[in-house]
Parts: sequence; structure tokens; C-alpha cells
Amino acid sequence: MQLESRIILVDDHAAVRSGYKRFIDSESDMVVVGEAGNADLAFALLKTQPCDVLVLDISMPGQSGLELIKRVRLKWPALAVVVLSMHDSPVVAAKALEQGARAYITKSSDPNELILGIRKALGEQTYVSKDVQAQTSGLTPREVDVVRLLVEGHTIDQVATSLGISSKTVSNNLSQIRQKVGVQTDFELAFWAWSQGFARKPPGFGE
Amino acid sequence: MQLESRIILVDDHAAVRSGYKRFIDSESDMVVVGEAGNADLAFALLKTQPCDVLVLDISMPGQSGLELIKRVRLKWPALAVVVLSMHDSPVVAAKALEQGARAYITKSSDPNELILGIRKALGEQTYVSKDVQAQTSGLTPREVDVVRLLVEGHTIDQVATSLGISSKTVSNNLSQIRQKVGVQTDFELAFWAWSQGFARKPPGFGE
DNA sequence: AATCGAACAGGGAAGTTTTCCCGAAAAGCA
DNA sequence: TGCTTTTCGGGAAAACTTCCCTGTTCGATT
Repeated sequence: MQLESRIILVDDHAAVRSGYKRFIDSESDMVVVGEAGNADLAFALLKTQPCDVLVLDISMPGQSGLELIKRVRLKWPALAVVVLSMHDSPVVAAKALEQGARAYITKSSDPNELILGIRKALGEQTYVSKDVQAQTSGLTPREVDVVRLLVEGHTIDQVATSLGISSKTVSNNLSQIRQKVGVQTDFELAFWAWSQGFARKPPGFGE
Repeated sequence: MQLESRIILVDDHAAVRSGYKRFIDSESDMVVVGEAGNADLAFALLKTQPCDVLVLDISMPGQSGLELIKRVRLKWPALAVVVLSMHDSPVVAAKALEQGARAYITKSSDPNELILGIRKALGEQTYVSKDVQAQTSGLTPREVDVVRLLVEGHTIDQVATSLGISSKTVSNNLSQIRQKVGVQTDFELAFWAWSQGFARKPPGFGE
């Protein structure tokens, strides 16, 4: 395995690509090795340029990103595909994942969400950006943050530190989450989160 | 689906079979529809008698139960197989599950463990009797009870009630369990338990 | 521009739980 | 029949949860 994960960016606006490119390249272990402005160019590029992750906008003129995913997955089934989208709709996200995408990130998300999505995709996990997850779960984006970190095995204090808020607030959040989700115990919450696709497995657990 | 699950019992001691038969038949939704004293007879019986669960001793004269499982699974891959065994060894249990058994129950277990194992097997879940689970997990049998109920979504009070002990004790047990397992939070414990095959999913969660 | 509602952060206080420590009864071995 | 492990729970201090309430911020109306 090489040091850096090679990424190809597909988006019809060159300006958007360059913004994301700058951001991705600033990650020490990721590098953008190619760009394309539409589905056909992307497909052609993939034939000559090996890469680890394909990041693509699903709404492009010409062939849609969704179709491109399908085409790409037929030829390179193992390639990690991360979808960028303007829409924060759970339905669209579900379609993308159904088509074989590993992550679905809205463009209005913090760019770090894209990085996180890429990492999850590289690790063969799936990821949906916070705003979309908030909708499907009925939680607020912040609550999504909290529950995600918690079910990954972090303590309340660790979550508080990593979010830069007090553990009192995290505690209050957790209460609210339990309320909204309708569970009594953290065990139930863990399985709920799991069934929602929040977290696959906490670090260090097999199967 | 018929009202009663049809069960075939395989064990070389007729007395043992009749003991288990009586116990199984006393369950309102289970019925023993056949018995066999060795692997070959069992195989022959299966050809003529449709059934839902095969309950068999793995240590029998002639062809071993393990080999019978393999043979049976080749011909009826969907049949639920529950293994009865004298050995409380995790290694033997693992071998049985590897061969395709859904449950592994020691003969020294409470007969209710067998019933539970049959139910889990019918539900396409796996199950290992408490004494074996205690060994693989490093927990005491009681702790296994507690963690099992908890991760299935019961509250501490519910667990206390259903075990007939005080919730103070269950709390103390849970602390001890967290300690032994080496986890900080209930979320981690949930996933640990899951990875150990303690509980599949709590009631009411899909996928 | 002013307003409204939702999300977010966290303090206070009461109540509950956890944790740690300990002792006693029961079970299980040897 | 002793010896060890397990089980059960009390007590006390520490920690956490819950409920309520105050402010702030921010995006969306009107």
C-alpha cells in the first residue's frame, strides 16, 4: 500500500474541483491524481490513471453521476466511490448507496466531512454526511455527532473534549437522544445506531 | 408455517433421548417427530421425515456427530442443527459451529438452555450454552446471564426482576463485567457482546 | 429590519446510579 | 470436610442523569 491514497475528482465546475482539490491535498495522506468535468471523461481517465477513491458530483450535465457509479462499479467493483451532492435528501443518498457508493456527502457540509467520508470509504465502511443523517434519524446535527462518537466507543468526557464542549452538555445531549430515539438503555441505543448505519463497528471488534 | 416446530433427536442412549423428548414435548410449540440412535439411522430418518430442527449428540459410536452435521448440511443446508455435548470446551463448540451447527448446548446445562438454543436456531441465530460462554468470555455464568439480558435491551431493573435479585446486585455485576471485559462504556460492551455472539440484536431492530 | 423558532451550550439542584469495599451465604471442588 | 469461587447485597462517597431554565446564535419568515 502506497503512502498516499490517490483520488480522482469529478465535478462539472472546475472552480468547485479546485476548491476540493486544495482541501484534499492538504491532507498528508491523500492526493488528487486526476480530475474530470463529466462522466465520459471520468471513465476515460479511470482507464489510464489508477486510483483508490473516486469522488464525484451526482448532478452533472450529460450522463448523471448515478449512472457513472453503476458503470464504474461494473468495471472496478472494488473502487471506493464517494458521492458529493447538492441535495440533502435521504432518498437521494439511499439511491447513491444502493448504486454502490460508499459515502454520500452534501456540498453544504463542512469539507472535513468529505475527508471523513473518504476515510470511511477507504476502510470499506459507509458514511453519510451529518445533515442527511440528522434527517433520517430525527436528531439534530449535533446530536448526530454525539451519538456517533459515543457508539464508536468514546466516553462522554472524550466526546466533550473532541467536540470542544463541556461533558455536562454531552450528558444533556445523550439524555435528549435517548428520549428522541425512545430507548431506555445505552445498549439499545447502540443497536439502534448500528441499525441506522451510524457506526459500523467500534475499533477493535471483529465480524 | 406450522404451529409446532418439528424436532428430530439423535443420541445413542435411548434414556437420554426420552428425557429430552419429554422436556421438548412439554413446550407447547415444539414436538419431537423422530429419534435416532446413530448417525446413519438419523440420516435415513431425515430422508423420510421432514423436520425443522435436528438436535444431536456429537459423541456417538460410529460416525461422529460432527461428520453427521457436515453430511446433513450438504443435503439440507437450511436445516437448523443444535448440538448437544458432554464437553464444555469452547474449542469443541467452535468446531461444531464451524461445521454449520447453530447452537451448542452442554448436557450439564439446564434443559431450558436447550429450549433456548432451539429457539435461537429456529430464528437463524446462533447460541452457545452459558457454561461455555462463561469460559470464552472470562465471565462467571451469572455475569453471562446479566450481560445477555442487558444487551438484549432490558433495563437493569428488568434484569433484576427476571433473575429474581436486587437491582443493586445487577449494577454491581455490570460494573464487574465492564471491568473484566475492559470497556469504558455500555456502547463498547454492546459491541463486544455482539462480537462474542452473546446476543444478535435486541428485539425490534432490523438488519 | 424585526421576529420567530430551532439548535446549541451549560448552570443548578434533586434524584439516581455507579463504584469500591466489605461480609455472608451458597455452590463447587478436591 | 475444608477451601475456593461465585453470588448476593449493604453502606458510603463519588459520579452521572434528569429536568428546568437562561442565553446565544443563526437561518428563515413577513
